Formats: sequence, C-alpha cells, structure tokens
Amino acid sequence: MDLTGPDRRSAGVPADQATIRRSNLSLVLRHVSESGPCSRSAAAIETGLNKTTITSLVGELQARGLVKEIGPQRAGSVGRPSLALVLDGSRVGALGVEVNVDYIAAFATDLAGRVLADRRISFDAMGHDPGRSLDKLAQVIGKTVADLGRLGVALAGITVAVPGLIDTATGTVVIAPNLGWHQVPVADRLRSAAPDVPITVDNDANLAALAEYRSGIAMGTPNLVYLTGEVGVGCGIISGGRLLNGADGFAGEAGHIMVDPAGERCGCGRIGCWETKVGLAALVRMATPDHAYGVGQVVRDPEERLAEMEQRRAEGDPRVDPAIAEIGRWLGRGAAMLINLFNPRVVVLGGYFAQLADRIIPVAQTELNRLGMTAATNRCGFAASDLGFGAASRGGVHVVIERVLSDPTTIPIRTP
Amino acid sequence: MDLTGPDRRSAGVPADQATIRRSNLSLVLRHVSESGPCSRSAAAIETGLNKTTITSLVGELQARGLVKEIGPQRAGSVGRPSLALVLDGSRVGALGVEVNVDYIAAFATDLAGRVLADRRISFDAMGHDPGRSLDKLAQVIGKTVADLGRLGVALAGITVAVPGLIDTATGTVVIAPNLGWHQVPVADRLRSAAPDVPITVDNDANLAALAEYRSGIAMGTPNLVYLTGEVGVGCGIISGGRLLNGADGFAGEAGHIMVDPAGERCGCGRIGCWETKVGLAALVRMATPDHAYGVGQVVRDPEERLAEMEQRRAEGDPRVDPAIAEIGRWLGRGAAMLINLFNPRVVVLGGYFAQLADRIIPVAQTELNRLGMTAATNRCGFAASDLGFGAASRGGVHVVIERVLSDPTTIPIRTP
DNA sequence: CCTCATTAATTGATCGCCGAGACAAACGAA
DNA sequence: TTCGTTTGTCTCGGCGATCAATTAATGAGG
Repeated sequence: MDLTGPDRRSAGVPADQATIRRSNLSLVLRHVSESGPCSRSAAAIETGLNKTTITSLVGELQARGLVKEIGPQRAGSVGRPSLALVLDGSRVGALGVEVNVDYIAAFATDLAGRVLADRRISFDAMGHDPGRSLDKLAQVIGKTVADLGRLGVALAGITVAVPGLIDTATGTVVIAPNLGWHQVPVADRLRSAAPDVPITVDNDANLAALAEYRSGIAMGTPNLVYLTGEVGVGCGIISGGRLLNGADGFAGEAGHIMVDPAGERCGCGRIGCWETKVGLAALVRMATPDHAYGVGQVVRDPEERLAEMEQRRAEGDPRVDPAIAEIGRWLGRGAAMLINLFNPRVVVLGGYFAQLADRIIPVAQTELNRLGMTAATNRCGFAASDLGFGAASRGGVHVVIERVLSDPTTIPIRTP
Repeated sequence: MDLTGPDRRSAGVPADQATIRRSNLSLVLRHVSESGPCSRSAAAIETGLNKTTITSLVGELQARGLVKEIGPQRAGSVGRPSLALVLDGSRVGALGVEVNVDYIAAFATDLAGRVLADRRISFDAMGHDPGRSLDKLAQVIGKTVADLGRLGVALAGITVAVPGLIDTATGTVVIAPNLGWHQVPVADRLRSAAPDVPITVDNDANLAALAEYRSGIAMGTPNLVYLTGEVGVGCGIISGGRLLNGADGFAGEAGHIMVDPAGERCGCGRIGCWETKVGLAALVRMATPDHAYGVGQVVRDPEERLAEMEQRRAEGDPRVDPAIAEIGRWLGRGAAMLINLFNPRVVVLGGYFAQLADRIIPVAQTELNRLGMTAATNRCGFAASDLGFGAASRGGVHVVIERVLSDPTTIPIRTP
C-alpha cells in the first residue's frame, strides 16, 4: 500500500512482465516482513504463488540483500527441514530527519525496524535563514549517512519532515510559517549531502500519523486521527490506510476550525479557533498569573514552559489542574467533530497532549460522551502516543521502508 | 481507479500474465473512453503500449463488445487512413437504482453514458415493511432489465443507493433510519430479480458525490465535498479520487457536527447540530408562521413544503428571503470547517440547496470570506449540482461503469 | 496511369514471467 | 535399511509484450 504517491496500478502506465515481477517480489517481501520467519513452501501456500516461483523470487530478493536464510529449522517433525526466511536487516537502511522550530532530529533503522541511529540537536530555525538551516540539516544527514556507511548499510532513502505545506512532487516547502520558510527546494538542496539516495519531503504531522499507524500505539489501524499538542495544534489523518492530503496538501488543518463563535481572536486572524482552546499557549495562559508570558515566549521554549507548569503543580499551585481539565474538555469537543467527519477507530494524541495524557484523556472522553454518543464516537477512543518527539522522523523512516516493500527493485542487485 | 473496493494491486494477491492483460485492457479502454475516438497507432503512442500490443488488446475489447471501429477517417493527409476506435455503447449497460423515503428511482446508461432508462415512482417506504419495499424495488429492477434486454444490451451490474449505513462487502443495509430498515440483506434479496448480474449497495450521498465527480458539475475534480439539503443534511466526500468511508462507513456525518454551542436540541439528542441550522426543517421553521408545521410534516412532503415556500415568496411574504439568507450564512460557517479539514477544490450543493442555489451560494460565499480566508478556503468555491434528484442512481451507474473500465474481463466474450 | 513516400495495421520470432510436474535432498518412523 | 513425507530445484510449456519485417491503403508527383 503506497501511502504518499499515486497508485501505480491505476496510474495509466502500461503493465509488462517487469510489473508482475515487481508486484510479486513485493508480495513475498511483505509476507516475510509481516509474518516473521517462514519457509519457502509456507510462503508459497500463504501468498498463493507457486513454490517454484517463490524460489525464483526469493533468489532475487537475496541478491538484492533484502532477505536471508537462517539455518535449517530443527522442527522435529517428519520430512525435510525447512530453511526459514527472514528480512535481511543488515544491508538496507532508512533515514528520517525532522527540522522543527527548536531542534533537528535524525532517526534511522534497518528494514526490520532495528534502530541504527537516533540523534537530536537543538537548533533555532527562526534564528537562521533557510539556507543556513539547510546547511545544518545537510550536515546532520551527512554524519548519519557516514554512521550507516560504517555499519555497512546501504541507505535506501531519506525523508525530511517539515512543519509546513509541502509540494511532495518536487520536494519543495511551499510555506512553513514556524520556520520562516517560503518556497524552499529542500530536496534539491539536500541532494548533494547524499548523492544517489532518493529524498522525500512531507509534512511533520502527516509523517507522525504514519508512524503511529506503522509502529506506534495505533499500529495497523487504517483509520486514525493524529493530534499533536504544540504551541498550536497539528493534525494528520489516515483514512482507509492512506494519508489524506486534499487538493493542495492542506487537509487536516484542524487547529483552525471554529469551535467557539464567542471565543477569542486567533493568531490566524479568525475567531474561536480550536488552537486557542487547546494549544500549549492556551494552557500556559490559563494556568499562569496574568501576562507572565507572551505568546512569543511560549513559542520559543515550549518544553521549558511545560516543565515549569508541572513544577508549579508539584508545588501545589491550584491553577494547573483546572487548566489541564479545561484543555481536555475542549479537546473532547473538537474531537467529536473530527470523529463524526472521519470516523476513525482511534484518536492518537501526541506532543504535550501525550505528556499530560493521564489527566487529559479521561476528561476528553467524558466530554465526548456528554455531547451525545453517535455510531462513530462509541466505536472510537483516545490513545496517547508513546513515540515521543521522534514521531515525525520515525514516520519518515516508514515512508522509505514502505517504498522498498512495495518495490524491492529499487534496491540494486549486489555484485559480490 | 477503483472507488469503492480495495485496491487490487496492493491487495496481497499474486500477479500473473492475466493481471497484465487486465491492466492493459483497462488502460486502452479507459483511453478510448476518455480521449474520444482515436486510431490504434495514436492509442499506442498515447498509452505507451506497443502498436502490436494495441492491435491484440483492441481485438479482445471488440470481442467483448466494449469497443468498435467507425469507418476509415478521411483525414486528407498522406498515408493509410486510420480506423477510429470508439466505445461500443450498444452492447453493455449499467443500472443504478435508489430507494428513498418517498420514491424509488432507476437510471440506466450504456458505457458511453447515453441514457437507456430513467424511471421514478412515488413510494412510501415507511409505510411498508422492508420485505415489501424490496419486492417493489425488485419489480422496478425487473422492468428496467427487461427494457434493456429489448434494446439488446447486456447488463454489467446494478448499484443500489440507500440512505443509510451500508456494509458494502456483503451488500447489507446495517441501518437506514429514514426507511425504518435494520440489517436488511439487500443484495441477497435482489439477486433473483437479475440473476448473474453483480449487485452493489452503497450510501446515497456517497453515490451522489461520485456522480458529481464523474459526470456532474465537478467532473474530474478528485477532491470535493458534496452536501445535499434534505430534511437534514447529507454529505459525501471524495478525497484523492476516492470516496471516504472511515472505519465503519460513517465518515462524513456532517449533519451532526456542532456549529453552535448555544443552539437548539437536534433530533439526534445533541445540541447545535449543523442540521438544525441548514436542514429543510430549519428553513420551513424560520419562514413559516409559528408551529404551522411539525417536523413530521416536513419529513413527509419535503418537495411540497419547498414549493409552498417559493409560492409564498412570490406572493410577497417578507419572511422567506431572510430565512434563506440565514441558511446561507450557516452553510458558509459549516463549510468553512469542512474546507479546512478536507481541503476540497469545490463544495457541491445538491438537494434543496441546489434549487435555491442562486440565493444561497452568494451568502454562503460571503460568510466564508468574512470568517477569514485561509489557504484552503481561497482555493475552493461553491457550485450547485445540476443532476437533480437522480444524482444517487446516476452515481450507481458510474460505480458499474468504473468496474467495467478497470476490469474489462468482467464482460464475457460474445460468441457469434 | 504508374511509381514512390508515408502512415496504419498485422504477422512471425523472441524474451521474460508464472505454473505444472518430475526429481533430488533431507529428515522421521518402522 | 527402507519407506513415506516434506522441502526445494529443474525443465518445460503457456501466455503476454516487444521488435523487426510485411502487407495495406492513401496522396503527391512525373
């Protein structure tokens, strides 16, 4: 299942024998990936392919360094013992990097999901012009690629997560307000940092949603809504196993839906946006002596503000808990709309929502129920993300892995 | 592009030569369907297939009665004149039927979209038990199939539109409140009315959205939101060329999103649902002397109520126009949310919204702008549907045609 | 009128892929 | 040791797409 690009089968491209081969290589590789170790004949039965075809396909997958045999399985049963096939993690790796307001993160795994690299550095994107930021990003990528090279891993692709609107076809950031970026050709600029490695660029919330779908708390749930509490609110939607993009990539702008016609003015100029009710800025404002912080300060050091809030709560400040509860209530109200429109099986909460999940989720769930159960809401629940800050870069890794799984021929045949 | 079922290429099914053939037959048939008459060699260049492959594929499509040649084109240019290929409409037909609160409709076309049958009868579904209603439906289908038989057309499939929640895998209506249906196995029950013809069942608003996408005002726009004004509000969403279903088929329940926390109680038990602001019941209530009609009466004869409203306006009743304007304002407010969440290129208005479009759309557009332009809203506009009441059954026809276009081998080879 | 360049469509040979059945290999059971 | 069982490979045939060569149908020009 291709999550980001268009569907190749229906893309109006002629099919030939190579298409069959790709499709069946993908089928076998996916089966090995998802069903764990299995013999050739088991794979034949379970995929529906002929066993001689399996032999041929596995041979090619081995030549591409994607699958390997582990010694004969002493099964104790009658008959010739089988040679179990597993994903060959040692040869191919995937890299996801994320650039955000105050940090750059890189996360790499092999095909099987074993972590090969995980770095995070503080970086003030607003304090640098886009060119400088990209240089820094390229530097982080270069270091990580070098690490992977030392491990003998060939990099299959890089995905860059950016908090903004992306033209995924060209790998260009159309606009990223929080970074101060406008029309930045990220993929082109980073090409030299890792020649011959395909670079994809996508929205950070979308990639985080994908990470939840592929490896997080909602693994395998093809209908989910991901909400991340930052200074504002980010949102990514997976429906029918596909990321929702909309006509221009703006789909899921949940932070700016109007939830309170009598509410206050939002930074976007409109009234009563959800973000003004559940963003970290709202929490800080509600829980803090009047005007101790402007929005600017919250934006600059969100984690510091959050830690301070927890600190004050520990010291007995009576304003913190009610403020968190209020966040939970508004979260429930907004989620009610999303659930009725998208009918997800789960709403995954990330960012600061996840850090306060044990206090936010019960309130949000209660509010959701209070508003009246519908067919959609009573089949859907909240869940806290456990991926932490790496969600977007982890999602980037999955984009690369997905591409390899859906077209194994992108990995060249090694010539020993 | 398969709009309803899962994607065959990624469905975990082995690919073989028949898969190539199907895919390429589909490619050629689609090309002829979309690009109009063209020669074999033009088709070869435009599809990317080899000339000789085209010859073979066209031969098979002819044998299946899907494509035909029209005499040599006197082009006046040098060289051998080409034989233009066109869709052969005369052999294969598609049927969409709709059962609704007060009528049953049937609509049939050939592959090329020429109308072969179009009937609509009044029928009070609530006044009959589901079994009786299905008998009536079967009778309508039987008559239409007989008509098609007289025209020499082989029926490729039937799609049934029902206003309710459908389990599309089994063709069962899980629940249809307005019909009083619950767990009705529609497809199974209708099988005998047309043996050997595949029967699909789907939600009426979804099918109407599909009709707008395939043949209506929004033809070819793969990101659209369809809103139909009935007693309540129906909604169907097409995103990335696919119908949004959600985890249980409840996606797009736009009528019951909360737009006014201070609003009145909705029939669903909740407060401030959009439906209470823009449903036909709301219009009638606002424009009519207090309590002249209960909701029940509006439900029973919606068209009559609407006609009466227009009548009173013509007579100079000053309450009608402000009421319509108020509908427009709330339509704009709700649409703002949908546009920010789905990022469609157009919001298509059907049902009574379409009948009052010239007075509703300007107001809704103004309200949308007043709420503050966003990147999503200023790339999206309103449009009135021109399909009338037949939208759902027309959408059903497109489901069948789509299936034939994406797998021409479903039509048997005729043996003359 | 005849020839030639030009474009359209078909025929025959070849290649790649999957599938069926025969066959070799590696075990447990008797 | 022999037999039955299961695994994996080998060889061949069928099918679909492609390439090169051939046939068909026209307009232009002598």
